[in-house]
Amino acid sequence: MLTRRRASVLRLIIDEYIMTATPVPSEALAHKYALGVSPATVRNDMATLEDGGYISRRHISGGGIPTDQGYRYYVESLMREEDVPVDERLMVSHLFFLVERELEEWNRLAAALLARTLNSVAIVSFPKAARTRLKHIELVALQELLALLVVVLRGTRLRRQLIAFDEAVTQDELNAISNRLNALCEGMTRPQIVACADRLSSQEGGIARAVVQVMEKEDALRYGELCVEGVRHILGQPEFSGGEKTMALLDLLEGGRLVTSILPETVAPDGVQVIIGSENREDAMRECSVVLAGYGVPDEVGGALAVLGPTRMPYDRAVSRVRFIGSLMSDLIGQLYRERRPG
Amino acid sequence: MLTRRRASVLRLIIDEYIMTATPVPSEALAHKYALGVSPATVRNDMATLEDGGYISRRHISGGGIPTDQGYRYYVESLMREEDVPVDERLMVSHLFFLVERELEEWNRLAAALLARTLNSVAIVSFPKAARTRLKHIELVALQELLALLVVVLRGTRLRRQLIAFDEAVTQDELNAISNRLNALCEGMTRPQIVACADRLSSQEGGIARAVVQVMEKEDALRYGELCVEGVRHILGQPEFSGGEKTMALLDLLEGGRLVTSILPETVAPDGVQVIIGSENREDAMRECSVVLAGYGVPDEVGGALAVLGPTRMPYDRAVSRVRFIGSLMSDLIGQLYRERRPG
DNA sequence: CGTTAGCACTCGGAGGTCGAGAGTGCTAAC
DNA sequence: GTTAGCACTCTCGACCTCCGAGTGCTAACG
Repeated sequence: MLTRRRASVLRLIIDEYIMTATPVPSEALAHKYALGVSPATVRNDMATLEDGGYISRRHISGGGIPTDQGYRYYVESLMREEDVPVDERLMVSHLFFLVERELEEWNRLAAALLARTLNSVAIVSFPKAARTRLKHIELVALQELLALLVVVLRGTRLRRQLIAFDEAVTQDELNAISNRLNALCEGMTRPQIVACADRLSSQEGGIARAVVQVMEKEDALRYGELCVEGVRHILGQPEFSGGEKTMALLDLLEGGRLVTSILPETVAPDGVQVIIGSENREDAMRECSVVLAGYGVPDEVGGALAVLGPTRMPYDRAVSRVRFIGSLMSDLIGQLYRERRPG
Repeated sequence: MLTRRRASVLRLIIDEYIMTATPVPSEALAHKYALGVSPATVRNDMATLEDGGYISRRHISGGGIPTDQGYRYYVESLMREEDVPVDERLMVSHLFFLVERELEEWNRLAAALLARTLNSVAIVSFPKAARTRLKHIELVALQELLALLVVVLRGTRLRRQLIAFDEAVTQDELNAISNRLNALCEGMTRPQIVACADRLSSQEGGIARAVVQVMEKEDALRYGELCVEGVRHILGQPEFSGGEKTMALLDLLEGGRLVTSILPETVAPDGVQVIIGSENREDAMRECSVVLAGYGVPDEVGGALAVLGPTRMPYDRAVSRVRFIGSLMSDLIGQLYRERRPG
């Protein structure tokens, strides 16, 4: 446990380092902020902090740099989560209101907002249902032997797939098939549809199997499709101005390995998690921190949103923004999911 | 017009520079390739090329570097488009075959393949119909006052939108509405539906207007959604290892300004275009080249695919790959669009 | 006239030195 | 526990020098 003043010193070092990205000297602290003590005292405190592993120095006569442990302590004990200013709240709510009808836009908006306000990379996953349930199917004739299968899953997820037939079918026939399947399978989970498929004609059974395939693919994913925004920002950060590390990071961000390497196994909705530097699984992320939260309706549907930046990240702002936008998304999704269950 | 040997020298300089990214000295050329003349002669030729504006030198005693004009001459007159090797053709065709049923995957695959084989950024637009025509609509009840409108446009494009009602509606009522609208409006363009909407009940008219809105948004776009892949590769290029230029470029790539700033107004299907360095509209692209082609069915549906790299780009490989994958995509799309018109 | 050999010249970049300045650790006093 | 003073360390930028690559020029040759 740190004394009150040492904690302040650590906090100031972190605040200062986050702003300037340069090692923080003792004198700047004693001078700039009214600590009421002399630089020498601050130096002593800094020596203690260094012994405790909260800060390090690049060279003997360089200022203090927070370590991952220092940031961790800051996030746990020192940081006061910044309130999202009213005008920002209003602005964001308004923007979401504008795209309320456009499901695709929610995530893009969330990602764009996070990326811009925090000058970082933002990753937002499309919502994904815990148990995929069929909502509706639709068959559209394209050619004599080719049709488009549109599958609407619970929670408004949409999938499409081409279906080839052995013999010509008309749109009327397709309508008949889809009506029958809809009547039979609405609200069913994958295993239920599989069981059901046995009792169908071969043609209908074929469609049902295609539907099951679509749902299978959906179930296999841990997260919905990801929306990544703001990659340009990390290049602006001095620690990533170029070189190996940056390449490795971009590899991660682009290669679709995000899910396996950055996002955790599961995300609890509404709790904001912070992963700092070396706490990350990937080597390439060792100088990055991730602030993430889940959103959605527990046990029903959910997704994750995350902000990725250098460890030198304004955690107070990041946490509050991620929390805010996460709860906004939860509300939006919640509206869709409380379907026909008044209350 | 260049003499035969000078053209060869230019070609060799470009080939060499593309490989090594370092200025090409006269001796390397005379020595490495069997030109049959002495370095001094090559030097004279290089002086002529420099006067003609085909190459430049970074400093007085540095080797030759191709200019944009040099690359242009190379692309027009010197380059032999590399044949895509048989095994690569097979591999690519096979990969497309694997995702034939998954419309979303076509573009992603195309972009991923281009990016990987050419070590560049690849941009592929989703196909977009020249004239948006309604294919089918679908209404799915979500809550008492909320429904999901699914719009299938000609060419298998899918859009969705939330619809709020003033009073409760059942799924049966929604089915009735969608059946009526489908019967009435299938295959119609936007103005036709607008005209049609007057003759409808207020409820049906509301849905029709929503459909029109969706189509409007679709018509407003010049290209379909873009799929960008391989951004990491440009960071690997020595000319973009970091700094201002790279930031500016990433800004362009991410900001959705691709369409306005990189892709041209229109793309003719099947013709491969090359835009070199300063020929680009954007300043940030002054050290980049773009190789692009259209794909699709003329006057029906189309999109574009492009490869973006440093001006020091293997044009011969890029042009052939873009052409190859473009024609593959055209074939795939063509199959969908020859709907119910045998022949 | 095109080509070649020889040679002096130029220029960039690596490596080294130097000095200034920042910021510390230590010590001794309060 | 806090403070002042001071010597010490280390980085960083400026400056320099030198090396060598690669050229341009000139003069000779077929």
